[in-house]
Amino acid sequence: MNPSHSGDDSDDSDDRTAQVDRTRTARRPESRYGNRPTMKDVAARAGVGLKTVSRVVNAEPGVTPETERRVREAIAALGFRRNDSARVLRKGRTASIGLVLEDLADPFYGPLSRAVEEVAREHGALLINGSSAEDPDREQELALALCARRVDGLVIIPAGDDHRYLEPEMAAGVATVFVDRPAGRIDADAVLSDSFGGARDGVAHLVAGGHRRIGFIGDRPRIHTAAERLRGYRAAMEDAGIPVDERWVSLGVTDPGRVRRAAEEMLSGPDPVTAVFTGNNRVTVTVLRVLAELDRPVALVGFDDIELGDLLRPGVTVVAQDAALLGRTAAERLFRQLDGAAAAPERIVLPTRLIERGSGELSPAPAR
Amino acid sequence: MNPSHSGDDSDDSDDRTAQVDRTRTARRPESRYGNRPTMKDVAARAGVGLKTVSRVVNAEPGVTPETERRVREAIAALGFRRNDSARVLRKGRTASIGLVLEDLADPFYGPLSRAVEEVAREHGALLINGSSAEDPDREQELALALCARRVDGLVIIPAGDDHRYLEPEMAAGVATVFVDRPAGRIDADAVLSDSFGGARDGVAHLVAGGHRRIGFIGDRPRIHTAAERLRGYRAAMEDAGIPVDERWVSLGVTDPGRVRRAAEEMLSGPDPVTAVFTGNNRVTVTVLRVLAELDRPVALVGFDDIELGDLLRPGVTVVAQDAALLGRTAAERLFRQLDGAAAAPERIVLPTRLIERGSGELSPAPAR
DNA sequence: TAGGGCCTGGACAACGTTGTCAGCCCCGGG
DNA sequence: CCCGGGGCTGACAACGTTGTCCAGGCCCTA
Repeated sequence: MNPSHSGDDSDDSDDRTAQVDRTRTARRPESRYGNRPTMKDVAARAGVGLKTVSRVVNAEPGVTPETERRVREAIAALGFRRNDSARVLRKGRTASIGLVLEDLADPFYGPLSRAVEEVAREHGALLINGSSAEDPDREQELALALCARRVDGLVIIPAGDDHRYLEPEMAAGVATVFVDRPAGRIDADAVLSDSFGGARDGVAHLVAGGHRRIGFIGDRPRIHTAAERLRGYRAAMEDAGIPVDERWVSLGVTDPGRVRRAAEEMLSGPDPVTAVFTGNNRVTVTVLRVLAELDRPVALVGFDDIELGDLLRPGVTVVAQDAALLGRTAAERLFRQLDGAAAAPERIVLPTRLIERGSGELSPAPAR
Repeated sequence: MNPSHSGDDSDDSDDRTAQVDRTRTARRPESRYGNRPTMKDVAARAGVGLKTVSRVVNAEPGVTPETERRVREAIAALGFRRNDSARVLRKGRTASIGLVLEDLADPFYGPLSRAVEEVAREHGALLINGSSAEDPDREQELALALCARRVDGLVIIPAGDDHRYLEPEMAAGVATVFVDRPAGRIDADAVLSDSFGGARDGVAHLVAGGHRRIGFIGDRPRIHTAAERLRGYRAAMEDAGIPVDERWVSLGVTDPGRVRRAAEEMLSGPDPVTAVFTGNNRVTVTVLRVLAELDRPVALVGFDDIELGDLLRPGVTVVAQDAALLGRTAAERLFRQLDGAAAAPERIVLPTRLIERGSGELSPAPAR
């Protein structure tokens, strides 16, 4: 009667195991799931076989309405809920995918994660999320932990540049798609934004506005997107026939304090830059703060859109990438892999969009 | 030799199971995990017992260095990775917690989720994330799916107001903490921001600035925080002896279009409001856009901080809540429950902070 | 040299579910 | 009356791991 039988289950209706010496058997480790009822319990209570309960729970055909009613009644009375851990073990698919990203708190990754989740949901899967904090070791630790959980697939925004550690996993059938940055030293699907083209367009836009001394502040070039954006900057400058003064270029700074110093540096001195191209949303925000304190207008184009960018005066001109589309594309590709439609690894590049709002259209200060 | 043996495992070194008639046995469902090696495979290859492999993998004592070396070698050669699904089934703890929130793409929830993840990580747990999209059914579906996965605990930002569906789960030992909004119709831990006090302070701030006609735009009062903030608004008005004209109050609008219309409405007519209090970050952003198009200054205080709020002119005065602290507090409470230090359900209320940046300090337009 | 303890390793039974297969019952047809 | 067949059911063996317990082998002491 008592749903939460605590000690030995020397209950009735258990005549099969009665002959087994239960005292020698393994004791329950700690408290388990608080002794949740199992299908066996439900079966006993409903007076049916274990498998019949399974059939009801999984809506398999071949159960009399009357039997089904009894089973459902027992399920409700006991508060039974199927243990998906056991189900997973038996079936081999976990119906969950992992997402390793850099920092969920970054406004760029929120929408991306949400998009991945939405696609997962469409496929009946749950999403396990982990932040690498831009630390390659942590990325690996996370990704492998997810593999140990036997997620069906992984969406990874890489922090490191060597992903050979994933080779055994991928060979074993873990679908894998990289987003935002490509995989390092392995061949894998990747969904990227056109960092190079976007940055080139953004810088070209500044050039077209009459600027020649243009600064670039970006992340460590070890990060693929950062390197590509830098390359785009250089390409645009070269296209315009402007030799780059290396004092205009600041790389690898990422925390607000150092970005601020870098910006202030290239904005002071005898020949300050008249425009700045910023390599990602965090840098853009910091530079905006620096520019706000300045008494002269300095043009700015940033990579990544930023919220409220349209409300600032001037509005912030950006090279926008669609984080949600990035996530959605990657997740869809992942599930295509899982559905067996596995083509050769591919690199999908999504276009960026230049949004003119004012800050990128400021003219350079009159010469001298 | 070949790590990925594909067909039947009629390999060598499998003399124990050789006597079993494998033809009658269940066929492998589909492809499983792409036939990953198991501890048994490792044991066979290393020439040791199954349990010895387990001991090595779990760093249990009682294995000779030499034996351990052989086992590790076999693990590396086979590309073995422990199947945590099976482990979970056996051990009863999944070392994962679930987080049900409204929308990961909302800048308020990103940091919250990250904070929860960080605490989970400190406790060696992974985080499974789900967005309810503010739909009670979806919240329930998600929460129960997580329970079926046997997450050790749940952090829930409720969308619905009846959580009795969780009672069996909680009784069965699923640790549960509600965040941002309290649970409905059950007794459970909750970590909240002081919505009432924050809103009252914010509105009082406007009153102190000389405003009397103050608008309030908030979410559906069915949502606890929205109701509390409305209550704070009314309390502040009453404290100031200002009777509230119901045309100043707009509830339940949440999409930008309708917020815009509501704002425009209370800002037009013969006796427009001179100040607006907005009930959450999304409303604030929309109202900011409306105010930007206006030719006269209107004071604004918003609940929730918004990024770049300091860079707008005027800066946006807000009642800020600490999303990360909210998440961290909730997660810590969750793990305290899991550690058995389960006190009676408690409601923890975190203070809010009024940040003056200009928009809330604008004077009302000179009368008439 | 015998006895007792420690160390190492392995057999075995769980954990809770699902796939397979073999019964049982009942019906209809020969 | 018997047999075949079709619904329903339930027994049973996996899935891959860990807890328990026992069997040796070794070393140390008496």
